Amino acid sequence: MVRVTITQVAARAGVSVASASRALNGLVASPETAAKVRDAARELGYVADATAQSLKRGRTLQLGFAVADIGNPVYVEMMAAVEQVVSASGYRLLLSSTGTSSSSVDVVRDLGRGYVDGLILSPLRVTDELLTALAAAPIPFVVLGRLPASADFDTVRADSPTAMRLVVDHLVAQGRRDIAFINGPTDTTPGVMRRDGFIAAVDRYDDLRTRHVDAADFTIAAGYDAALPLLDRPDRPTAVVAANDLIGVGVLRAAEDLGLQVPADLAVTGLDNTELAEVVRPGLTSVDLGAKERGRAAAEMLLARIADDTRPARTVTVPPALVVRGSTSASIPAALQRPEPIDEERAHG
Amino acid sequence: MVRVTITQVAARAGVSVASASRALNGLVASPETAAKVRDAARELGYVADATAQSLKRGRTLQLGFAVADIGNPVYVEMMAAVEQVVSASGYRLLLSSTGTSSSSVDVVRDLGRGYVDGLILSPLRVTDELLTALAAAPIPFVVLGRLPASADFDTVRADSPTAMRLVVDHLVAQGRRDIAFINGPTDTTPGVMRRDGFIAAVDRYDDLRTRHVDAADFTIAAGYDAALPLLDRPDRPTAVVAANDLIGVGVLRAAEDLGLQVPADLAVTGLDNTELAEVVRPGLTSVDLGAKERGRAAAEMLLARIADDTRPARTVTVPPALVVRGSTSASIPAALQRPEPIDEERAHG
DNA sequence: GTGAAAGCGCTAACAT
DNA sequence: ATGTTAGCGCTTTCAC
Repeated sequence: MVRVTITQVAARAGVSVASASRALNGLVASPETAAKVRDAARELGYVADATAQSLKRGRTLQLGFAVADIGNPVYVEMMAAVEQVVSASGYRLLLSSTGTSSSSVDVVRDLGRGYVDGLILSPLRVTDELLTALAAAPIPFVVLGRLPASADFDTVRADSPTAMRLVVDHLVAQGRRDIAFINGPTDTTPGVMRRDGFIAAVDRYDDLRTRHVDAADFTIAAGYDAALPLLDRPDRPTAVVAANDLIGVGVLRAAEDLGLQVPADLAVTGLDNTELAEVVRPGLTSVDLGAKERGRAAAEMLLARIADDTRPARTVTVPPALVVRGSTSASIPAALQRPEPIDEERAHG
Repeated sequence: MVRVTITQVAARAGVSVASASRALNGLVASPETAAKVRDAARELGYVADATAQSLKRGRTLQLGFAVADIGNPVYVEMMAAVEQVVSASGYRLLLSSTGTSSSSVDVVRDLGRGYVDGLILSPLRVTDELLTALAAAPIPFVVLGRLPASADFDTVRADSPTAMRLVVDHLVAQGRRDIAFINGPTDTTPGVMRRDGFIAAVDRYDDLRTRHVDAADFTIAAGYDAALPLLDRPDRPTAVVAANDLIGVGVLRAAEDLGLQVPADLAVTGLDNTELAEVVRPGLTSVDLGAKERGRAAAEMLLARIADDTRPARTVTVPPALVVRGSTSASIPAALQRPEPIDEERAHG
């Protein structure tokens, strides 16, 4: 198929390209001209070239979403929410996976190339290098995740301290006094936030025994490996707080392999409230950190920033919600542990 | 930050924009000029504008990935594989979610706007309208999924018939003779392919009893709802073949709620071999349809097509692999297959 | 090897 | 309301 330009449309309609452009964009044009141009465009199968429009208009109608780990269910949920808002606003979504922290900086640097009008960035680690790059970013952006107080950027974040308080209070209410925290890598922002949150949460009690283990990664396998030695000893804890659901499932598996009954012998909690928490048995008590809400909020914030780049930087914090399942509470009836009735978001795509 | 153009770089280097362009792109240039230009670019923080380059070069270095349901773990896996290949080849990945079949057509039509150099499309339903739009597509594309034989397009697909044979043979080998198939919606391509595959697979035996149920959707909830009435009766089947893992997990939940032991009372299989199959208890026997391989193959095929648009259309079929877990085989160690019973007595003791 | 100039396809002044 | 013209920022002939 041959590419048809506005020049050809104009020629066929017998008007100038300017008139053709105006007619096609619904600007001033006599009804007569408008009709001729519309017909010519239709007959020729004309569609405006996006690149040329972008160059001329100075905006691409593209937004970027840079995320450390596509594949992590939490990011997938965010991405889906972002995509929805973005496409509903007439923008296209550009995805980039930034495995390492340095490539995250690369993404920000690349912003100068002008292929997106804005960026949502969810960095695993916030380095000074990244902050510097962001401060110099030539286009609007929103950061998903915690930033140092000194960084005055648009941000959407979860509330780890509250999440950890919810979890710890719940476990204490269930009579647990010996609580281990299995964290992911502490050189990541979530790792630090969740650790600090846990410490602050347990510090409000003075009759708790606590211990800390770092899993090698925020994965099931790493959670399993970290839990096994912790649980395979006489003085094992009576509860484990996992830094995310994947680690939590690893803990459940380790308990299973050691013949421990959950929750009788051991209570386990996760974080993120992914579908995984709903699906495993016993169901994994978890805290919903509002991935979907964060994605939506970030996308809307970015659009608002694009519309008005003078507004002061904002930070939105999405409140967490505890979801109790069988891994901490034997009183949850089996019937409540089955899948949520429906997920309409997905059904309607 | 102000946008710096090649004109400014050229001015600073004391050369023409043409020379600057050549130097920056590693074309002919005296070492002297090259150095001056490079220095000027660095000092000014110059990065070439992607839109202008695209317009001039006639290619955007962007590829599209259009998928019906971001959020479905299978597509996420594909997407991650696609992203890897695409970004490694210097392209950016543009994501579009095409909930309905009609928006899938819209995506193809939009190809004429020229904001991508190629498209990977994974349509849930292949309509004539879509095929027509594809036939008229102005740029290269690859379809992920089965197409009618009449459509001579580049395609990557799974092998549902073989997958179903693997599953059925396995169940028969386990002594199951009464096998129910719980499908997703049959107005989708996967729905049709999996149904036909199942029928062909069981037709090779003449001592099987089979039945068919359609779940409302390829989801856990729909699988649960479809399984419940099927299993809650004296003449329930001894095995259920689910059309994907999500439905399979729904079946496991239904069996659990009805007090059926899996696999003793009922064998269950899924399809796709997502992480879910690994994580539930008992583990869900499933067939790996090679989502990652399909994503990678599709991306590579698209790049090859872009490089040479005269090559004949190809179809790559990724072979499936059976992964046996506790939901069909009692010989899988007990610790790995038994659901955790909710033991209320223990809660007191 | 280098510079002047054309032009990718489009929009937006600016005249008329 | 319409046409002419000047670019958006870049690459690439084409002369020299």
